[in-house]
Amino acid sequence: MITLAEENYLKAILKLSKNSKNSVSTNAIADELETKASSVTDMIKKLTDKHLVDYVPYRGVSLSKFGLSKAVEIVRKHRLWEVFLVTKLQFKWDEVHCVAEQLEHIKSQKLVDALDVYLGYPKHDPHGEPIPNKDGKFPKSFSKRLSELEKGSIGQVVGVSQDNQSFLQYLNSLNITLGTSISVIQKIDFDKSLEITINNKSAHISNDVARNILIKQK
Amino acid sequence: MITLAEENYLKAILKLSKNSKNSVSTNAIADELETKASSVTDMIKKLTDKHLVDYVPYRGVSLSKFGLSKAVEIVRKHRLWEVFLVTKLQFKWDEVHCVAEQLEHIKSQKLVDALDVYLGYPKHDPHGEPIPNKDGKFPKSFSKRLSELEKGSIGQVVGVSQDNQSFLQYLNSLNITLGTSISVIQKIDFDKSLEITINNKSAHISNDVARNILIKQK
DNA sequence: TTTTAAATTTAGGCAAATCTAAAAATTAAA
DNA sequence: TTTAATTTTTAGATTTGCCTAAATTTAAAA
Repeated sequence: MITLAEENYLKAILKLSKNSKNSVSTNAIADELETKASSVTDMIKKLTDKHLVDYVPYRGVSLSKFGLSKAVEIVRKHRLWEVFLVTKLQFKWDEVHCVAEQLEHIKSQKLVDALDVYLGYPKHDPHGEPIPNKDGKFPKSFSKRLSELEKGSIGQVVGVSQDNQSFLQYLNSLNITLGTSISVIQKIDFDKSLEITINNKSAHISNDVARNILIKQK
Repeated sequence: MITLAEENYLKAILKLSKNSKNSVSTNAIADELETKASSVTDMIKKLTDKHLVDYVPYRGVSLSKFGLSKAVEIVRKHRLWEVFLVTKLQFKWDEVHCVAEQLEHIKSQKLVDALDVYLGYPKHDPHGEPIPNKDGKFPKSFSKRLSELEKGSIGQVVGVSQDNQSFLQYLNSLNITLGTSISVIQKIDFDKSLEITINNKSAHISNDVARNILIKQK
């Protein structure tokens, strides 16, 4: 049995290894989970004993095949529940994260499968993030990050790669949501920030924001 | 914050105090939760510190007003989730209990309220048990226990007062479900068991079973 | 290459929730 | 009413997941 704390570690390691590809550092996990490095070391040993991660002391940790499949399952549950909350219970996209954070730990294969059927096998969550299928496969995506677009190009928002509330509320305030058309007016070399227009209104956003907006180019 | 373990204690105390009215004994709670009496004593002290129960050492424990409202909230969540599982995800009535046991601990007032709206403010769960409303009020019920019916009387099953799987599966095997018509043919004085007919087929059930079947008399 | 800084691990502790075994209180029986 | 049986509580340990502080290892700088 994988405990709740262990599941959260698996999820954190998965998230961090997407960014940095290779093995993940103790400190990075500690930051992600807002805990201390020593606690991370403790937990990594437990995960190693359960064959969920591969670990070389001082060299970092990575998910084992088994650990990866478990982590992906959790992501699947998280995102399916987010779809449920938005499409059935009328939650807003910036309200779902913390409830889904709890729901993702419910243990019942039958429940996940039934939910998937009930929601019509959604491919993306309310933030546009891909939902892995029963076998752990992610749907292919053809999106780019807004930060990668050339000056002058136009695209449609198909997702975000952050689901924290303050980020989503900031997007709301800019009138950016799924489907919004954005054109890149200017790219500022100095700080990689962007001048953009959203429904003919212009705005200036940081690279940090642009990097987390996923775009399908026209 | 009330922990998961504490919530389970509150629920157990509520359940036991419905049967026995007065305060609940340490041993009874230990039995209900399949734990040891000493663990119960420990936890009761914590619940007392949090003003969730009233406790007199050696004399038993009862829910405080605050504890009762928390316990009822948990029951509300449990039963709403059961309705969701059966009406939306096509679970059978004997499959929902253990998943609802997990879902009842999800903390989000907005979620419970939205679920209630989404399900159409149901008054009873799939076992016929009453669902308290937002204010903790239970809907009135006019049902009797099957064991209380006179010889010769006829009634319809409107609920059960046990939701453990083996009981429900036994009822399934007798073709008893919500709405089933049952007539009492004979009451055996010796062991309080009953001869009944279900759809013209006769069966013999123990008092223990009959006591847990709720009937609306015709 | 030696020294310094940063990252990581170890050691020792703490709180929650559980356990066993022993002591104390209550209830039932003789 | 005294004794015996039962119930309940206390004492002392254990496990999980976390902490701080100190030691160790690795990486960076002089």
